[in-house]
Amino acid sequence: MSKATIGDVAKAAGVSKKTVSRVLNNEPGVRKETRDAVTTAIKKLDYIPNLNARRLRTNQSYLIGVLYIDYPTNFYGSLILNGAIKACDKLGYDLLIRPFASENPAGEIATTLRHMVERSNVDGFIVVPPLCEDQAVIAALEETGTPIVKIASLDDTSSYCLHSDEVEGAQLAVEHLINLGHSKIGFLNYLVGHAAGKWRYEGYQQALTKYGIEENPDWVAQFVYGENTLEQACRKLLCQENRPTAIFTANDASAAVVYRIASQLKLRIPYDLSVVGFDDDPAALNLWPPLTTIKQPVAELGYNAATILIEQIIRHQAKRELPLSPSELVVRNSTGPLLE
Amino acid sequence: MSKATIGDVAKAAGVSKKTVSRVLNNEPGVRKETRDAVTTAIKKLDYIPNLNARRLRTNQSYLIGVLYIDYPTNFYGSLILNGAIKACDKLGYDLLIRPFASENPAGEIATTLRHMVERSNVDGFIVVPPLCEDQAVIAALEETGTPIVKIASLDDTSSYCLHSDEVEGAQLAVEHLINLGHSKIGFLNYLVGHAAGKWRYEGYQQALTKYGIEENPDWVAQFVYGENTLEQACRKLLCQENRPTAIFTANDASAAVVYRIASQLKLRIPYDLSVVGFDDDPAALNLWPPLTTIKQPVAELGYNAATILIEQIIRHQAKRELPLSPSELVVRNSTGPLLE
DNA sequence: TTTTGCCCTGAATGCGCTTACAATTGCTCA
DNA sequence: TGAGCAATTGTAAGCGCATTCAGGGCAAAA
Repeated sequence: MSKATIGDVAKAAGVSKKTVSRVLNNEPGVRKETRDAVTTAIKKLDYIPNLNARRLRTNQSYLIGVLYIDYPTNFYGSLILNGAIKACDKLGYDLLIRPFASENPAGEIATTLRHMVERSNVDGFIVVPPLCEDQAVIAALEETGTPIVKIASLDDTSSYCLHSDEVEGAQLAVEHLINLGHSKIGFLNYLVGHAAGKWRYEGYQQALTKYGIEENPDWVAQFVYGENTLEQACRKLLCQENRPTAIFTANDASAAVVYRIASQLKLRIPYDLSVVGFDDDPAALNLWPPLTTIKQPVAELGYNAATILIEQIIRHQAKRELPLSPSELVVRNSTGPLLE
Repeated sequence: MSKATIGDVAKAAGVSKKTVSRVLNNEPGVRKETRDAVTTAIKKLDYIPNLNARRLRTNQSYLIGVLYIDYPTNFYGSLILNGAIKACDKLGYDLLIRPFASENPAGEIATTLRHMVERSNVDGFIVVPPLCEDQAVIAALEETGTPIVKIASLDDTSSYCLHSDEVEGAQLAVEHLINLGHSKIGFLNYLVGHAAGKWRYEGYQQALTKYGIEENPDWVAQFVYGENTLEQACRKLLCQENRPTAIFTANDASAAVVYRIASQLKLRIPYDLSVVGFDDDPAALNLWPPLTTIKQPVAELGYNAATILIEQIIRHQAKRELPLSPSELVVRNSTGPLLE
């Protein structure tokens, strides 16, 4: 029964409404005894502040929008969501999600965003890749004047950006292969245009450099357009005379294609070919043998994004360090020692 | 600039605030000319009603909660979401999502739900399977007195329930196999406990009956506990002397296991074994050969659920028929004619 | 004692909207 | 022509909160 109002609490505690309000909002200038009396009254009456009244008065919605492209199975986005929800719960906010179909024209997206700001009064946005690389969307967003936090974006000039250490993650993957004895290591990148693709390629290169292995352009394939080019890229890597003995793919979805092509070429994983993916995508759970991959703290990223958006950008509170777990190598059965 | 208030519009149109309000809310009793004048003024001033003021005044939040279990890759839930969002856009509502981890105790869920009702003032809930079969959750939900719509639930006694024609979908799948010449058709059900599992099994049986084929209990495997029992069930089907020549699985995830076991047993799909899945799960896109499966109008279900919840249950408007597309057979390459 | 200043508290106001209810208009019909 | 009624429009109040500003209390300084 959330029927009690702030006035009832005030009466029960023998103070004014304003004092109750001060206690509720953790404002200073209330004696401890007074504060305790108010707290007791709140508990006794089961009082819950009326969010809608507060919304009207403060002209805030206590709502955060999350924008993402709704790929058939966007586990990345849903992890971000889970983390962001946890943060919102803690800070008294709610989440308004807004998935866009990948073929949505930027103009339509802009209209929707304006709508979210003007009608739902969203206080801020979290933008998930690859949407955060879309200049038109970001421009539309900035035009609304609403604070935003981008996740894993290359362009961190105009707004707050968060990302995990993708370079390190990729290094981890490649070093794992090197430690198994591989030196002919291929790279299959399907994320060109994403910040992630760039960073993961960097990690690949840095790992090679670290161990004094020279990058062989024949073993690197990066493609963008259409599904079948991914397959072609994969064939290019595997059908050459001097083929790599191990392949690092920029995401688990590409690893699935590697599995398929390898099987067609009668290459057994991991005996003839080791494969490391990236993302720890649950969709890869169907793969056999189970895929060795890199797992990132995506939910934490969502948590941090929401926290920073609310605490620092909306409420202008002091910055504080938010922890972020390192990327992690998940060794399963798709990688094995180099056999001679 | 959503700075204009209802008073500004009233002044511009030369009427009272109340009349503007009437126009906004589509209330009767306004002459057409007056209505037009108001509409014009609204357009001219770029007026957008302040949702928070309306919320306070009407004691509604215009927020719908969507509850679902957050499996690693819950494409079903996200399709529901997409449909529901579309409906909400149309009706002026917003969606508050609430994914639960599958291991969440019902008590915690109940607390969260109460919180959603008391703090966020959610006007209604959409409950996605398998959460809608959880008695404790439904009880907690009903205790809050908030309207709910369940999707694909067996228990439609206490609240509104929606579902697609799962029985027909399953029939479609099995008939497809029969038409290809198969009569030794296995059924692998991993959804026991879900309404879906029950219905899909019914469809399997009805299709067999329709073509005068007797059900062979050795070819039916239904399991619930733990991952490996699924594998065992699958082995049971495929390792027997007189094994089925085709298998219908109650979802695409199980089909992936069939693929794996078949490959281990050197059974080639579709030559030695035809496989039909159910759901058109995008995670199955990795499977090779591409999986023949049943596609259901899940997004429509979400759309209808939100529409019914808002129009009929919350606003008590008159019922109207909402269209729902039939289930659809998607033929790909995992099914082929019976070879002798 | 009075004064100064600070900390704490309270009364009054209004955010923008909807809702009862009151008032007006326009029309019909005797 | 004016009563009578329905259709249309207006008025005033207040939803529950935060905010402004004025006031009361108390300690240290004069």
